[in-house]
Amino acid sequence: MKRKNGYYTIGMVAEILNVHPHTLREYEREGLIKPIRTAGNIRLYTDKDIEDIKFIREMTQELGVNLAGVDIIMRMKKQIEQLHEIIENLEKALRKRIEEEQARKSSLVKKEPAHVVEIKIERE
DNA sequence: GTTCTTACA
DNA sequence: TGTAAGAA
Repeated sequence: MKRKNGYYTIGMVAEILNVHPHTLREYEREGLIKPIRTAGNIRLYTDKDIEDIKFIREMTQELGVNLAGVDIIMRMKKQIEQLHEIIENLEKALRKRIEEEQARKSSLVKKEPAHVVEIKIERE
């Protein structure tokens, strides 16, 4: 069986991962994966879906986590990824501000002091 | 022939 | 989880 347009049918995925199509449908029913559908309601799986399914199998078979637990863990993973993005952006913004502040301070130091001129006033 | 849904052991 | 029936 070969991949078409980057998508796999449920039969292809089942063969690749050695699981029953029913199991894959069950994962979807539990909200763990969301393969897109064709106009004819046929499930189409991406490479990312396959990676997710591998992760699900690893959690359930090797660690004994049930599907509800895997669902929570996958949600947490996504949240952590989003938090990493936020932290990264904050770091960039903070570094930029610090740089600007330092540039401002150094420019003040470099300014030449104003010349003081002594003026003599002669009286009668 | 493949996939979908639903159901049952 | 595995298997099966009936429809699409």
